[in-house]
Amino acid sequence: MSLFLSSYENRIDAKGRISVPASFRASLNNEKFAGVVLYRSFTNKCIEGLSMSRMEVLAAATDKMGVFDNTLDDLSACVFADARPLQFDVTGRIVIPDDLLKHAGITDTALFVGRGNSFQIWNPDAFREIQNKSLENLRATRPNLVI
Amino acid sequence: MSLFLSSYENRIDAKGRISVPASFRASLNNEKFAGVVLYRSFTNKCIEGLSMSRMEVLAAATDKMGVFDNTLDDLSACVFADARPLQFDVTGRIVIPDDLLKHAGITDTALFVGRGNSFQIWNPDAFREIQNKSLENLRATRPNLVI
DNA sequence: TGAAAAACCATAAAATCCCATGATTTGATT
DNA sequence: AATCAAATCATGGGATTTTATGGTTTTTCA
Repeated sequence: MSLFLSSYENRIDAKGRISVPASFRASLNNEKFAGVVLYRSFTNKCIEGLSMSRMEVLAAATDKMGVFDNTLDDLSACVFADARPLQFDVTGRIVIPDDLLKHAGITDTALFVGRGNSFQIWNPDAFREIQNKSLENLRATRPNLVI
Repeated sequence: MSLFLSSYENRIDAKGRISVPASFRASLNNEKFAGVVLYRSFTNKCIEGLSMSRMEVLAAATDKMGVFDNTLDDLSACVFADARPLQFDVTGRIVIPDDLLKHAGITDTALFVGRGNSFQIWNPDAFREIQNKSLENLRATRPNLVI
């Protein structure tokens, strides 16, 4: 699997459709499911996105926890129950459900933000604001990134 | 087998019929049994749902517990004995038995909730309530969710 | 024979498919 | 390096299909 990198700002048309950036689609082009899985981030005012195969890995992991495990409930309720599988149309567009858009405060324009193995979808202005804060944090803390 | 993802709110008609969400049916469309298996959840006020083949997997898993295990009796009594195989009609509807509906507090509207390899059927309001609680739990405990 | 269940038919709204277009990028050729 | 042709991409709109849901008729079976 290739990485989701860079950011792309695209528009939502009258039917609610939006193009997934071509480079993101390229990262997914040997997936069984030709599309993405989206769900509301529970930490940020944004939408989380990943591939179906990654979702399947998560499902397999929950199986190992035991079918009747209690801690499973919270995760299932917030991830599987919330996750929307969205198939690309011929031109690589998806329709993001209204509740997801609302959660992220997105109206007519959305920013696809690469995160390596996953990506996020933001209201462009909201992301720039967060990004500035992150920059300040990094400057202040000077984290030690060990590779 | 594909995953059960997202949530769908459907109505129960005068004859007790309700549409199983198309995307759930799609997850089942290469199953031998064209339908679902339902039983009363013993952890929540809801109905548990899965495919027939997954039920077989569950049966196989109980075999590993040993034939004379006590918990096996309990499981048999509450899962296998309670399980109802329900076949789809032509348009993908099922009739959920009354005792299951009663157990979940469902009257005219039901929420199909994806859980990855299985799903649940809830009273919509009841689910939203526990989903909010789950969200709070996740935020508080910050589980190590590596997706 | 009468009630319940199953099969059949109909429909409006929503989702999806299909085709078109202008802008931009890429690539080739000189 | 410059120019032109071809491909790619984001975006737009009409046509078609799917889906959830309702009602009617037929079958089953007690």
